[in-house]
Amino acid sequence: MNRLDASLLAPLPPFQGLERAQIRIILDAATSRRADAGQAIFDEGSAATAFYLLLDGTIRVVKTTPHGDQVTLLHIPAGQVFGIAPALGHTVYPATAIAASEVMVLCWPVACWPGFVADYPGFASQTYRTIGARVDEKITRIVEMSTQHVEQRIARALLRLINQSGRRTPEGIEITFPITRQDVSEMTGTTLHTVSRLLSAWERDGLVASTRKHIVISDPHRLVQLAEA
Amino acid sequence: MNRLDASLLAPLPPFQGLERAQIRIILDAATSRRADAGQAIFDEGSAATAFYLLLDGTIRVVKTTPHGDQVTLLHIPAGQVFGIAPALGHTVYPATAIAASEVMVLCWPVACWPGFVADYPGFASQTYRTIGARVDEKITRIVEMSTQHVEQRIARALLRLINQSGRRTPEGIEITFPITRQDVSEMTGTTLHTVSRLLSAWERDGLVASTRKHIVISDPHRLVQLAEA
DNA sequence: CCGGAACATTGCGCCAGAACAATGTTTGTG
DNA sequence: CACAAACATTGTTCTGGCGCAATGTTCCGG
Repeated sequence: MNRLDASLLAPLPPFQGLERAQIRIILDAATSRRADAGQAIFDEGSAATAFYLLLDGTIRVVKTTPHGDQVTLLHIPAGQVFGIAPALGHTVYPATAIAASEVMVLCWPVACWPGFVADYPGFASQTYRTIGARVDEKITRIVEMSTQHVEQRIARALLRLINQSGRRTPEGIEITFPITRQDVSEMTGTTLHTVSRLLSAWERDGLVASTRKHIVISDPHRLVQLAEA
Repeated sequence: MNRLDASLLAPLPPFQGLERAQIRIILDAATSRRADAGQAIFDEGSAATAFYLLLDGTIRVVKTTPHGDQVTLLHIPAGQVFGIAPALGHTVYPATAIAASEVMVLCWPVACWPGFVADYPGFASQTYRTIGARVDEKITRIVEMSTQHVEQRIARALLRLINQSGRRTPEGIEITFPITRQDVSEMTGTTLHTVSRLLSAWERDGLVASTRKHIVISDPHRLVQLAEA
């Protein structure tokens, strides 16, 4: 295992304000792991034996129904913790974490959790803040699905993605990881057909530009208007 | 303010295993409050200055969209904490808590939170366990809305209600608080019309029996089958 | 450079469930 | 007890978006 640099962790909210030595200890307790796009980091229903930090790439959190339908619950951008089921009293992961792009993660055994919470002020509060943000997002999802039409839901899903993992380019704001129509449909509770039709229409209107597994929002402002209609 | 009995708190998960004296201190820090059905305990967007425990009755947590649509996020049965926004780093309540029936609540200023977490082992872990259960429920909601038809969603919503706040009667399992068709529609992202039609049909088939603001599940087993279809 | 797999587009028919609308029933209040 | 407000039922119409199906496009491995 290669030695990790302390500067990786120091700027991240859960570890801010910690001594160099403390970060060293945290890093030494961690295992690092690389994964290709499509690989699972952990699976729904398996014992929650570890918690994770995403160093690079994007994670997609997915749940599969008994009938085989997949639903995407959220996307996690680099720098955030994930798989923190133990923090909420879970003994198994409630969903599957899949690498949406090539990723690099750090991983600690759950046994480390109580110590982190006790020894590092801010670790617990920042982690629970992250959970709070994710709860908010789930609430938003529920409200949107209850009250809005697919067009608005898809628009909002894209806007959420570029807010979280968007990169400014001359052509607009691009989504920084590979994403298919199918993926978007699993995020919005629709079908890939409907997503494809809508993206085509938006492309004709100059709102977005997309190629295979790649979406750029050319006109975020008009997309916001659409989302609010 | 009337003196509260320590035996109210002692059996509840967050306060289990505490000394009589500790519970006394906790109770003395609390304010108690009664509210009639329909009254709000706290409002979405207002400063999160307190957290609550529901002693008796049922709380409905709802969110209202800018366009005026209401969505019910969850129901809270007696014995559970709620309004625990501070635990997730929120400074305002993300939703409104409304008394679904006549309720009795205890209420502590947020300033008490850090002390409770520090002084009473199990308080934090049990509270986060509750949050975990609610997150699970939200995840379930999202998955259901993405993959299932209204009939199944409404069936599941009713089953969830009787699991959480059901009372066995000779006629079946009844929902222990007043609930309208409109309420059910706000829980499932449909319209009261659709709910009314479905309940009528189920009543004809002997699955449920309902009167104004009151629903009894006569045949839970068949309702489960319906939910899984 | 070829062939297959993965991803994307587009047309068409259909139906679940929303929207609209009218009417009935229960309950609480003065 | 009468009246209004809240809650519920039921019929009819209409449409968003899903299911199905066929075809096109891009990518990768051999």
